[in-house]
Amino acid sequence: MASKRTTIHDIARELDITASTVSRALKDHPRISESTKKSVLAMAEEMNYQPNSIAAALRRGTSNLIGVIIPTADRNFFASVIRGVEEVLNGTGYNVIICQSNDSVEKEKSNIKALLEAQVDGIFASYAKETTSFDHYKDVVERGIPLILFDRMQDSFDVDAVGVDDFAGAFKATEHLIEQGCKKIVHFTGPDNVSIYRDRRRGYEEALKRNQIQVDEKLVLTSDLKLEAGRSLALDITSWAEIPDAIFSASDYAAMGAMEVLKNKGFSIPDDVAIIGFSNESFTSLVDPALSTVDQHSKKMGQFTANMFLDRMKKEKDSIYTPSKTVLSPELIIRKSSLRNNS
Amino acid sequence: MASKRTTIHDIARELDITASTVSRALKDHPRISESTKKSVLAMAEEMNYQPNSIAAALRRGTSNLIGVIIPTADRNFFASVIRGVEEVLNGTGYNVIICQSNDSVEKEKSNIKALLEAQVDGIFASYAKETTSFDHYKDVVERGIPLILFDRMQDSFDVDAVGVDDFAGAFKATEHLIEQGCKKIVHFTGPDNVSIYRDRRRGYEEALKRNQIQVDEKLVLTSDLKLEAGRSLALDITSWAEIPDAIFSASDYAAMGAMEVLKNKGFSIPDDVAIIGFSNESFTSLVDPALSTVDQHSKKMGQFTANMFLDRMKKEKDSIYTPSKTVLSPELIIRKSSLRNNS
DNA sequence: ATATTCAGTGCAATCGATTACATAAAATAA
DNA sequence: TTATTTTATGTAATCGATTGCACTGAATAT
Repeated sequence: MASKRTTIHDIARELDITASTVSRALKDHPRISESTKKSVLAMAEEMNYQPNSIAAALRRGTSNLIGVIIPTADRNFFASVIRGVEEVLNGTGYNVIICQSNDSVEKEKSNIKALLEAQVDGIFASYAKETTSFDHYKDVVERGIPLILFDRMQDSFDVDAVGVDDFAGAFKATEHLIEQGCKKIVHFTGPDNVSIYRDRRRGYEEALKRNQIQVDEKLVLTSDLKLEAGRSLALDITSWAEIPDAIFSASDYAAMGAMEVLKNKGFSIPDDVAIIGFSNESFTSLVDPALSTVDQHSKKMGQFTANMFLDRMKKEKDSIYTPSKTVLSPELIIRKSSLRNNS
Repeated sequence: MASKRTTIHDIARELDITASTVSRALKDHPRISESTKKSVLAMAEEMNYQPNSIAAALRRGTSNLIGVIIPTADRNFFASVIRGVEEVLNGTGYNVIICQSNDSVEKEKSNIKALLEAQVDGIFASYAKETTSFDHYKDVVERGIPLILFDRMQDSFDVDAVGVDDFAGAFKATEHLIEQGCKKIVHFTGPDNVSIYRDRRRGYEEALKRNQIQVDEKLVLTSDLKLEAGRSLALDITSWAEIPDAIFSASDYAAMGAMEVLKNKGFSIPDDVAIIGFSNESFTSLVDPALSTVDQHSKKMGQFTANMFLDRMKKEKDSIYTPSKTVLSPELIIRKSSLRNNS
């Protein structure tokens, strides 16, 4: 069955030339005569030749593989980043290996190990929520493998990164709620070690301050921001003496869970409680009322990441490399869940 | 910067032994003395040794890479299949390369080419909607690379496959609608060359027949089943003389689009029109009314696929390989969009 | 005491493609 | 015509890990 794969040596033998000539002919080397190229190409076709990129990778020391580490693939945001990455890399000869960390540091470490063993030419990563130490990432950099962090940024070591301006996004969202007449705005936030949540919180607080609204620690609720967390936080809220008039959630999922519970409890969205999420997950436009949210240009983020890598590959040789950070400006998407009639 | 990577030769030189001994020590070969293993391991650690799996792959002829081809990563179903695959493969030493075909045959072909060049040990694929000829897949099989198709099945060539019983799922869904008192049930179907859509349609028709309901060709509407298609089909429907009392859509997205339009047009869901989708996308439980659907055990499908591959790897040597097909039984998930009060 | 087994390593080929460095033949220059 | 350049190809080393075979010295058997 599994007929031995054809190699350049097989082609060479058949044409009575050497493997090096075949190799060059296949790569369209200028020093190879047209006639030889013709016959090599023809024979390759005839023998159903498939290059062994592993052999080439070993020799050249470059695998043409890019490792991408994401917390989970079943989030629209990450899937979309990957689309962006693939669009750019498509046709450049690079292939993408995707690893999921499930937001676990251990899994993240083993992903990195696997990618390094696979000799990837670069790693794009959005680190796990659990991650607090970046030693395993520093390791990548020290090995000379280009590393680009996306989405979640950090300051503890200097590295290429692409993210959105979470501060600005949160600021816009909060200010929008204030414009709608909301005064008591709850904020759902995530683990403190994740920069995006810190930044969103800062944006939220800054918007309040700028509008002369007292920042109240008790209105900032921390959770894992999943659907279920949103539900239980909302349930808590319904037992408060004074119900807040808005929720700005750092995640669409938590916003969704909260909306579900509040609706069931008889609150009107947005008139009793206006809600706005973050990420523009695909379901946000489908639910009723449609959920306002902040779009992070996920696809564009993927494209930027990939382009940053390609740029670096070009420069690598001559210039000294300096890490750079790119920050995309997020877009506020206003839908029914935060649009009040009265305002 | 990029300090040369440590190889087994470096370790060998350091310990004044040969690379072969190092290699064996690292692989815990029984013929290597405990003391040598100890020192090799220690030195590997000290020198920050990272195995080069590309070199090993070339020598052994096996890359420990699995290629997975999916139409798109930003569909819950496929993301979930991948989770299942990874869960099983996790710890077996296999890594997963994910390629997206965007439902295009050309992209699918180039994906396969890239995976073959990367010397993957196996390919799991859900073929593109566009795909009608399977020559590029046959090619994979002829090269002796294990190929397992998942989700979308076909009969034109015999190959390992894991899918759900689309017929049964559709049958259950349709029968449920009939039980709810629906008589005029529209079916949204997809391209005829995709087996899952054919099977779902057969299930739909069979359920009607068994319940003495005339099958009406005009009630079967073909589209690409995207959100937008659902919207425009629903718009069409609202202009019909007699509005149907139910829609069974082969896709949650189209069902969602239709629900949106019908709600806006003032129809009550489910009392005027009951709706049921297919796939249990994550948004289905979030919308209002929650969308009934058919769950395809996506994660389990991924697990089955991966296990089928592992099994085959074990057997490969001795026995002759016979393709097998596994069919999972889908689960009907009844939510508000199809639950009538009157029944 | 000699023969046999075995534990522990080393030697060298190998996987397939690439590439620096020859080399031979043809073309051009002097 | 001889020298020089150019064209087209061959030679052989290389990437790093693996592995069949060979080898040495020690342990065990006869």
